[in-house]
Amino acid sequence: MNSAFNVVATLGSARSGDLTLPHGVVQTPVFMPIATKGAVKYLSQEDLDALGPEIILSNTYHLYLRPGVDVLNEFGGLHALMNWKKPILTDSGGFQVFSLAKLRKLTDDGVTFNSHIDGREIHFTPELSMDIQAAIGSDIWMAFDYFPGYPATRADAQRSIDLTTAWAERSLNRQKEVNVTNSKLFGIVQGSSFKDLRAESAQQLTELGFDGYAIGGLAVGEPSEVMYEMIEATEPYLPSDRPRYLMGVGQPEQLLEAAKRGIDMFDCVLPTRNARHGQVYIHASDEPLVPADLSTVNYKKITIKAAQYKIDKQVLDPYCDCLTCSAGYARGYIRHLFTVNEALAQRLTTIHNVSLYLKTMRLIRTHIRAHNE
RNA sequence: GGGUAGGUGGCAGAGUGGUCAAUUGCACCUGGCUGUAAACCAGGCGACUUCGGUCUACGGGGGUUCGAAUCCCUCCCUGCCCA
Repeated sequence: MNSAFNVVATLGSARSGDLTLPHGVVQTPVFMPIATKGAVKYLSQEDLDALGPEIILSNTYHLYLRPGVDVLNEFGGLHALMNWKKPILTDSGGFQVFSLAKLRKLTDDGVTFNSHIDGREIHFTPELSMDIQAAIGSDIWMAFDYFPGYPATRADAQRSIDLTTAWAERSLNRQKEVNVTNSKLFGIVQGSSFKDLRAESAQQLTELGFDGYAIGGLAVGEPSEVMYEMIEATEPYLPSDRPRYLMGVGQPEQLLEAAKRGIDMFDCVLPTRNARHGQVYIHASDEPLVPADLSTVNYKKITIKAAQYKIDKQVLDPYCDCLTCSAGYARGYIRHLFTVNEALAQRLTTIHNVSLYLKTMRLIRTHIRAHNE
């Protein structure tokens, strides 16, 4: 019997595996660029093809508002709508319970939002989230969870895992009814900064049985060390033959540190959002971006909008081979594009940042796999 | 030549006796963004400073007043109208 996820190599606690999904096999550890509303902001499908992400992430809540289930059904899902052939993971909308907190009412049944688009009232439940993800036709669905925000009291954290477990079970039940595309469903561990609650949450979800397990509610303001501790507190309770996904993380070194603690999947807005805001991740030197011993990520972050780059003729990142850098775009030119508010600025930096993130993960993966051969 | 409106920080443009080193916007500078309500947000933006202040500033010069960007005189400059 073939498992969807096969670990093919390990290096310490780090693993590399093959995750088989309806739209292809994804090698882990993997970084998923974010296409919340069905597009990686500023990138065309051609740009994405050149960058070569193995899987992208989209958002159930946002796609539900627009284009809506009718349009998704009409097209036969998000893959067809986007003209994207490879796997897609969809977040359940659970995080919007947090990020749109001012517009919501929370009950055991679910969450009532006022749409951030037009203000109309929307009642979001685990069942609705599954139904929408079915219409989207994503490869990986996320259970509808509840993240209480940070910091959270122990009572808040306890409520978050209680609610999350209850909603996870409802997500699972509904998914079984509406999943006709062999999509996978991941549960989401909560528990804030409480190790025992993290462990408890992981055990409850594992008992329910998911295709993969996400760790949510981290990288939300707590120190990195706390985040690593929470990963370490959770990881032993997750089945080793299922992928682990650290949601929303993070800075390059956080990806590395988490991968070294057994995390297989990541997503984060930082490379794309920072690119749009003029912050660029570049190689710190001509040393390898990630050395074979996985000791560090050799990068630095620069503010390309800064005056110091006004007449800088250097390529954005001299040690990078992405579309932007190999084409030879100078720092001074990209700064100029930001100054005059030309969209090309955001496109060039987004291509570069996503490229560096993907390269970071590819190197981590390669090093883990090389170690076992 | 006559009349009239006006000259404020890089620009535009408020203020019209004290709470004005001077609202606001743009530009400029420096940061921050971690399951994307984000081409966004925050801070700075006369000089010096022991961070308490000190000095120089609202076209130039002079005056009134305890006190002037604000009132008066004069000069310079600009827009508009009439000749």
